[in-house]
Amino acid sequence: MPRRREGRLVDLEVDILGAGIELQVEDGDFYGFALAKRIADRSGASALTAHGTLYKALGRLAERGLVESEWEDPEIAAAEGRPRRRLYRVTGAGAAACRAETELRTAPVPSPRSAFA
Amino acid sequence: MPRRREGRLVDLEVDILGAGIELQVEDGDFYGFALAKRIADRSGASALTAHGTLYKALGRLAERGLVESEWEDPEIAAAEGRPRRRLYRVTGAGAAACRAETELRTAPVPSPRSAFA
DNA sequence: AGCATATGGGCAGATATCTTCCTATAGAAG
DNA sequence: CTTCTATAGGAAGATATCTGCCCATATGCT
Repeated sequence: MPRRREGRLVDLEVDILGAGIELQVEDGDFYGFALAKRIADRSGASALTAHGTLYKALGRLAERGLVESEWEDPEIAAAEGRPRRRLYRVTGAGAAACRAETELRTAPVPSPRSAFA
Repeated sequence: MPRRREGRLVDLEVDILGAGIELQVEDGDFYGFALAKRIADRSGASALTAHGTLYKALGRLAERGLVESEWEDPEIAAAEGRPRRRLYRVTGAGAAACRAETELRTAPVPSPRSAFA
């Protein structure tokens, strides 16, 4: 992919913010693995078999302040007998960016050319 | 495999106790993953690709009291940024059983038939 | 219009442990 | 000596996160 256009989001990032918001209204926060499942469900197909892509995208969003994260208390993971999770929350800026991106896509400024189509 | 002969050890169990003893003189204890690597190194070949087998064998040895285990402090695993380990130690009984098994194998009682071979 | 390149995305694998399902066989029983 | 079966072992996958490598391409620039 090319240089990112300032302030825009790629498909996966939109999916993450969307699914993330869904999950966090249910549980208060969300984590990568659950997110992957949710996104896979939404997209119907079995997208995201490679989770590396997802975690990299989450990292990008974190750097931009669109999500924030903290490690789960290790004792909780231990008590539940599973690996530790990194808990994410979509920030206000993240929710806004998601809305903005969706608008830009659903109501795109038609290119001048289309007038002659 | 058949019913286990009372008090005997299968190959994998001998390997575990042997490699386990090696590792625990170095570090005081050992864990499944390190054990798998050590055993693979010893056997030259890439045995034990499926780790399930190893963990089951460790469970058997634990039930028989030949190894003892405890979970690593979750904070340590968290601090080192990796999954939590279950730490094992070969018990005195384990070391003895390993020696006994080895003897039974290296100096087998010859079957009566061999006198006529 | 066309080229260069930054960047996202997929694949693969490391780190750890455990479960479930299936298969093959060694030892017990007849 | 043959038949039965308990049990070990392998394959696969769930649970979580992260890193490195490589490739395709949309953008930005000329």
